[in-house]
Amino acid sequence: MRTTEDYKEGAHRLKALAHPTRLHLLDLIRGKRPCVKAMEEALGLSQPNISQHLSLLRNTGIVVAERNGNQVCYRIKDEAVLKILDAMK
Amino acid sequence: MRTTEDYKEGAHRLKALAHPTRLHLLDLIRGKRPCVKAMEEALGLSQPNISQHLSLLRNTGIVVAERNGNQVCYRIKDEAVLKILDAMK
DNA sequence: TTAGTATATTCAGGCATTCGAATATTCTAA
DNA sequence: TTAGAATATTCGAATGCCTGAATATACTAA
Repeated sequence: MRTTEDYKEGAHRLKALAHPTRLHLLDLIRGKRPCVKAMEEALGLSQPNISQHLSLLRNTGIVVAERNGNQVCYRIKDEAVLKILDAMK
Repeated sequence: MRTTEDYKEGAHRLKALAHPTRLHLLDLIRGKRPCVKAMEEALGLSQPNISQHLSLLRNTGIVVAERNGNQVCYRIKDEAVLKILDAMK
């Protein structure tokens, strides 16, 4: 039996995943460990928009950023979300 | 490689799960096949609020309702969401 | 039919998300 | 130190989500 707090936290994590752009970003990130520019080109969206979504994923603890000189690369931090991503078909 | 439409659809499904009340309801529904009254008492929320969340789960194709005389019982329709629920620890 | 129980829907206000536009920051190279 | 590339942040408008309140519907029992 789960507690109310569990459900709140689970919902919070799911909400962070529940956007087409973020799902796409996570697919890219889990494969390579791309920098923002690469993701921007892959998705064809504006740089600020990509950065906003990455910021949300960072703040939820799902990914982490690593600066390499001029650019910033992302990788999965919370490996548990991979299970969720795999679970959805 | 997934298509944009895949991501949109996946996000839509995740969004339907991404609420503490709905996660709790789904836990109840997957166990027994409770009627609304039972869920209302289990969660301690108002009947209209419960019905609203159930309505959303119905419209997303995640659960189905079955009327038994006076009352309406729910069960899981989209078995795939069980994998997602299990995946989140 | 009427009363009562169980469930669903609608509506309105408040709060959260999303995106584009503008701007800020951080680094490299010259 | 200045210019330029890469990334991040902030702001405002539009849209969407959530809830309570009120009401509607469906069924049962008398």
